[in-house]
Amino acid sequence: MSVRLKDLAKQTGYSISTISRALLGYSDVNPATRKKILEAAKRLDYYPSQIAKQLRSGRTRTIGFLIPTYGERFSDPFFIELLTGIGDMASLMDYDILVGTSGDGEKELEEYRRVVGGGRVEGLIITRTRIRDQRVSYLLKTHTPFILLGRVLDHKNVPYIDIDSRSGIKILTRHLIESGHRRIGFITTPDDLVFTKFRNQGYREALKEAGIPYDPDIVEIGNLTLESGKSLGLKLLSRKDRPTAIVAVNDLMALGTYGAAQQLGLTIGRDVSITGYDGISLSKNAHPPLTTIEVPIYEIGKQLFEMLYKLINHENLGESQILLPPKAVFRESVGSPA
Amino acid sequence: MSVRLKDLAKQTGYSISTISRALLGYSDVNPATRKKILEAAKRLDYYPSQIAKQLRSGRTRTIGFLIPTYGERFSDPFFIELLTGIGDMASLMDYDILVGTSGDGEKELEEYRRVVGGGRVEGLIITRTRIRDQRVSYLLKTHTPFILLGRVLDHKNVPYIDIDSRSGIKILTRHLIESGHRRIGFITTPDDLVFTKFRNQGYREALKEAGIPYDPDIVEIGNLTLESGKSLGLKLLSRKDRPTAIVAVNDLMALGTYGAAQQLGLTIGRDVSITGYDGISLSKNAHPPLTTIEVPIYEIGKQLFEMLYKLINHENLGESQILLPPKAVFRESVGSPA
DNA sequence: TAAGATTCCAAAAACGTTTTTGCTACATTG
DNA sequence: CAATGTAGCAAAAACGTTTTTGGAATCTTA
Repeated sequence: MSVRLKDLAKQTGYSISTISRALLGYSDVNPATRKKILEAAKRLDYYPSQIAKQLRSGRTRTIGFLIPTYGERFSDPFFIELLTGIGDMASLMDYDILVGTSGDGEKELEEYRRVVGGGRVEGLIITRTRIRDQRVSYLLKTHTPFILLGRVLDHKNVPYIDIDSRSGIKILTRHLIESGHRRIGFITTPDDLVFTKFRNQGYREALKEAGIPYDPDIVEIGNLTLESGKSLGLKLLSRKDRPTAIVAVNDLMALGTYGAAQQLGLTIGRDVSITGYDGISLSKNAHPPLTTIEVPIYEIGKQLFEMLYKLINHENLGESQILLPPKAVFRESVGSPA
Repeated sequence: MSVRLKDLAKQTGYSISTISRALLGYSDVNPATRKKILEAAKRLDYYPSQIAKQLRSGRTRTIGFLIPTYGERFSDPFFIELLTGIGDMASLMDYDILVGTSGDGEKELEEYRRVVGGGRVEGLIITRTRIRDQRVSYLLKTHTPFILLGRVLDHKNVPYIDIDSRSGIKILTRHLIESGHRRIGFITTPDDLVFTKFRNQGYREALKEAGIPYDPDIVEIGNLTLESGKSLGLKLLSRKDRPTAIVAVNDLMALGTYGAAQQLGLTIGRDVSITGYDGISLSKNAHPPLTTIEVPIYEIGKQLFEMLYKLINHENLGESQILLPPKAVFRESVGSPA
């Protein structure tokens, strides 16, 4: 068993309360006594029980982060970068992170209830916001602090960081149009995800402004993974009237489309142009480098934690809804059509 | 404030202990009373304080997982897959995961002391084991249950799961040799990492068995990232006596080398052959697909948790040191030299 | 009907802290 | 020298559970 205040009390002959106050540096303990106590603590390798501290103080110094395994986005490097960003900042502020995986539907909510209702966390960071997001409703109802990565549509005044992905996809699509493309495919996901909805809008708006009709035949719906991007890419690029360019809703699917194009013997940037979204490190090092929107996800992770910290500790949040402008990087995956 | 047993007691008129026993399903409470209590609990949205439970029971039902940010392996998809594997199994067994980022040196140990000494976790999963690993020594000293992903060399009898990466790299190198390569470069990392040490051995042994002298000039040392792979790949492939094949110590660096080769106008699989290690989903979908060792990291994550669970709960662990045979997948990134 | 058994519930202790309160011994002051 | 102040420590309460112990009321049995 580990050593507790009680043991230090026995060792030194002082009372538990004096030990505690000595360790915490209160002024009503004799410097000589404190020294003895500190030495004993060091000698016996005393570390205070975080659990007891938490119960007593009512503070857990822990935030929650549930990985939405629902919908398959396992191997997305995006998440680990985000998590390290959050973690590095949390560590700086002496906070811990409780991570879980959350299913979907009622099971998802149950997971949140257990963690939040059970008082294990002081706040949460929520990713992959959905159009009607039960998590947000629940957290609002229970007055639990949270920050979203991505917006929601059915509640105003909830704090978030998001990238204006409507504009982002619009810029990319427009870039394709300006490069001469008229037949531009789109690989996306079901639009219960908020960011998908915005990206879909961006795609359609860019087309509309250029006077190009929206053609549902060259819009495919997948699940954000490399594999999905590849199979949908194959589908699109095998058409006899295949598009000369493809906008993918994220980098992973774009890189999947790379695989499809290469399998079909098409040269990317010449036979077919491709764009992505996220700016994962692979996008830069793909061949050819991928035109995409660069999202500084590690930095965003840090900022998400900072905002949550302020919210939890009732500090002034400043801007609580941060919509970052997209940063497009134009690379060789886009060229003019033949 | 959230509703506690006390509140249920007030509401229903029963005592706290009866409420507790009713909720826990003990037999010495009248079915009618239990029903009333359960209803009240539901109505008032009662969720037990996990903290109090933990303090009382001495069990936290939480394991620790510290991401080693030291040494840059941020955007490695490997880690998020591992974490989801651990998380999914933990969720099944009603365990939570405390995630932190850990620096290096004394700071790293301090992080472990805080979490372990503070009694926040019942056990840990340790990744990226190092030759002389202070974490292992500490955990042994404090009798904290843990499972390693990867072996350590200075302690026998510590439980781990590892892949025999010496054999793995050996198979890949031999495959290159059998394809006709004699000049085979190696991109690796400093060998304080255990797995690097084994992989280095595998490389050298394969060369030796084929009677090829080890040439330090074509062995480069980096840091497991895509960028590092690219710059070292450039270095190797720009030599006038450039190797006809390159063994990279992980997929990310191999894919970085892809970028280098492509930048130099070399065709992979023809002008230069490349192998990786890990089998991340990108390896399959790269162009050309990468010859590598496939590591079922999600499954390993699940198994790691299972082992840790048994260790914590004093169940029979069975085999406590699991060395999985490498599973090589031979793909088009390897061809015969010109 | 008296004695023992059973049913249902409440009181209290314990987990390990922090904080409030108070006490004793000594020093300071007029 | 009596009154007041202060320094240094200890006792006890509290956070919210679970579990142990026990007690009153009812039921069973001879």
